Amino acid sequence: MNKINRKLEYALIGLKHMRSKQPGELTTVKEIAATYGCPFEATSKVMQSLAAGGLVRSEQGAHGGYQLVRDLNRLPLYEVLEMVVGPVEIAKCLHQVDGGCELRGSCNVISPIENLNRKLIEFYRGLTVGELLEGRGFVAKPQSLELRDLAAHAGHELAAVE
Amino acid sequence: MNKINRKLEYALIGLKHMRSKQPGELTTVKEIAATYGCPFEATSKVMQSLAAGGLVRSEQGAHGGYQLVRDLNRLPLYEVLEMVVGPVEIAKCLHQVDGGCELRGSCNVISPIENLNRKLIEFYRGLTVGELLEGRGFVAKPQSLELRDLAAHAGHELAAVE
DNA sequence: TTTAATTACGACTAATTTGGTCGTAGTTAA
DNA sequence: TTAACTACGACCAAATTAGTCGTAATTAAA
Ligand code: SF4
Ligand code: SF4
Repeated sequence: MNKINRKLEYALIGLKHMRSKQPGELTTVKEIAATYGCPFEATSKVMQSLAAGGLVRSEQGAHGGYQLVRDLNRLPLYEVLEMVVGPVEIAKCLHQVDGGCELRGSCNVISPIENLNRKLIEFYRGLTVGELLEGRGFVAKPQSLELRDLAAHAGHELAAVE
Repeated sequence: MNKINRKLEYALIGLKHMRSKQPGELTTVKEIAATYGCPFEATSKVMQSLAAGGLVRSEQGAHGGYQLVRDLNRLPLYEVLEMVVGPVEIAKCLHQVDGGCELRGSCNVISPIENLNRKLIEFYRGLTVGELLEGRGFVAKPQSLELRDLAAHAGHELAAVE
């Protein structure tokens, strides 16, 4: 439940791998697939999406490969999501390319859903890939105490933070 | 892509419907299904999950039904999610009850994924159902979690602009 | 005490989405 | 020419999600 798309994982795996390369140094899909065990073709497609999105540059032919062309610290996760799985549209009635939802017209939560969609996009836009990749462990946020209170009030434990 | 679970929508539909009832007034699944066109059985199951989670109380038998027993303004969306689709675990390696992920061991993004998982949970915990349901159009400046919590602790309700 | 309206719930099927593979073509250095 | 790559559409397989069915339990009212 609540799983993210596998493509996003392959994208992050590749991005993290490429991040440690010298500028100009290329990375092949074969290399990524061999190093991390992810399926070649699937990973290849993901890299192609990233290339289409301008996040990486591809060089074809023998000794070809990919290289990062953007600063991951300034790259919102939302953009990666968009490149590999498309825009965040959490319900059928938002952008009804496929006919939309049959409940539309009687539905009472369209606005709330639009609301949530917008907030989620905000969330993903406010989170950089660099931040995600290097942040090991817990980052103390000014929100922590309040969250703790809220969670406690709701009768939940806070997840243990390493 | 990026769709949320349909169960969550049915939950929100039901919750929003019940919110306008008087205390003690019951709502039947039949009523919800008829009003909004959602499938009876599916909606029924969702309501049962909400009842199991203590969000609503059920009354059985003829003239039975459900009623809200918690203040939606203090209810993090995360709890509803948990009740209807289980805990937020965005990747297979986070809850290895089902064997986990085959990439584990060679994977270089486990920490980042754990990170994202935690941030998403924070996001859903910091968003109340009331907040979500109220805003029809745009909320110009979403009130910060800190302020909301201060208000809650001070015993004030959120301004329910309807 | 019967009936009708309701919740409760497990098992099942259908539909959709996701994940992964294959085949083939294009590009380029050696 | 060949080998090592990227590019990409079509396809198949697996997993998840969505919805249905059958049946039981509960309760108010006839
Ligand atoms: S919000 Fe209402 S109309 Fe839009 S998809 Fe969900 S149920 Fe259908
Ligand atoms: S983070 Fe790595 S190990 Fe965990 S599920 Fe994703 S790919 Fe598998």
